[in-house]
Amino acid sequence: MKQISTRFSMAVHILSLIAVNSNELTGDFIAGSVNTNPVVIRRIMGMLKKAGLVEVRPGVGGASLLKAPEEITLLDVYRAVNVIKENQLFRVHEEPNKQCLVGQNIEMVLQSELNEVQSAMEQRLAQTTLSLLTIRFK
Amino acid sequence: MKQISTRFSMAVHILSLIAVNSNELTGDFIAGSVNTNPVVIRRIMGMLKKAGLVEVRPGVGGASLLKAPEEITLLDVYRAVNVIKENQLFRVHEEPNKQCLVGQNIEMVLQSELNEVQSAMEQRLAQTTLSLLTIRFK
DNA sequence: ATAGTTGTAACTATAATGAGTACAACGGTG
DNA sequence: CACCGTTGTACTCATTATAGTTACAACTAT
Repeated sequence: MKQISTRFSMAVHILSLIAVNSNELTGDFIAGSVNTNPVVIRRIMGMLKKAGLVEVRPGVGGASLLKAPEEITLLDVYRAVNVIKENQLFRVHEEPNKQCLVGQNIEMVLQSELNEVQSAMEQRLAQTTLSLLTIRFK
Repeated sequence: MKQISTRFSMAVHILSLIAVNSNELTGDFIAGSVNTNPVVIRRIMGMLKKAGLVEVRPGVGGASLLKAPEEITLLDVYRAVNVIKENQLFRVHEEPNKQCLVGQNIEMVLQSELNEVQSAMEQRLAQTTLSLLTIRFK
């Protein structure tokens, strides 16, 4: 059973840390909280940076959000860490037999349906913001 | 980028074949339409059988649906082939540092949110029946 | 200059997948 | 009953993404 990569949950963790604490966060400290290797954190930070969600001070350390926590949704994070590309959550088997009525049609019909399924999921992701999460920490 | 297994799309293909054609379908014929190895088909058929969706005649070959195509949803198929278990679409990183406010809370807060996301997706899957798919074959 | 960072490249172990071979068990048909 | 085509499984294998790791260059304040 394949699951969606922990890159996503780690990214949310990282952003929550930055949102909650002030900016004096080094990669090593974050790695300590997430409980993984600092390089894993740097890789994810790189993706978040490329997506325009965070800003990192190289050399000296420290990161800050480039958007308000109210404006960062789980969908933004999910897209940033490249978990799943557009319309590719489901993988459809390739090259069904075109000689066959079903083989001929299944690809397009099923794919269009699965796009809607993925879209339903992503819409739900878009409803949750970073601040909605961190507000629940106690 | 990990995607959901093609077992699922193959299973939908198999069920569509059974729904559209009458019952004289051998595993080898299905394998020809799906364009894969017959053993892959037999494995998936085994899962569909265990889920109570199809009936297979061992020895002689041939399979039939145990429910009407109007009553088989994509969610049924998805569950049958064990693509993703309940609340496990997303994998959350384990053992965050409990010393830290974020590490302490992230697991539960994020998981409950992700359960809702997965649920949104599954509800959409449940809306599409096998007959809604096959009716679009032309 | 130095120390403590970030940014990457390269390598590894692990796990799920999809394909494949082999063979036992089954069930009509001649 | 003997045969043949089928299903049911147990193994094996190559491929792929992941998460972790080591190593080191580049950067920045002191």
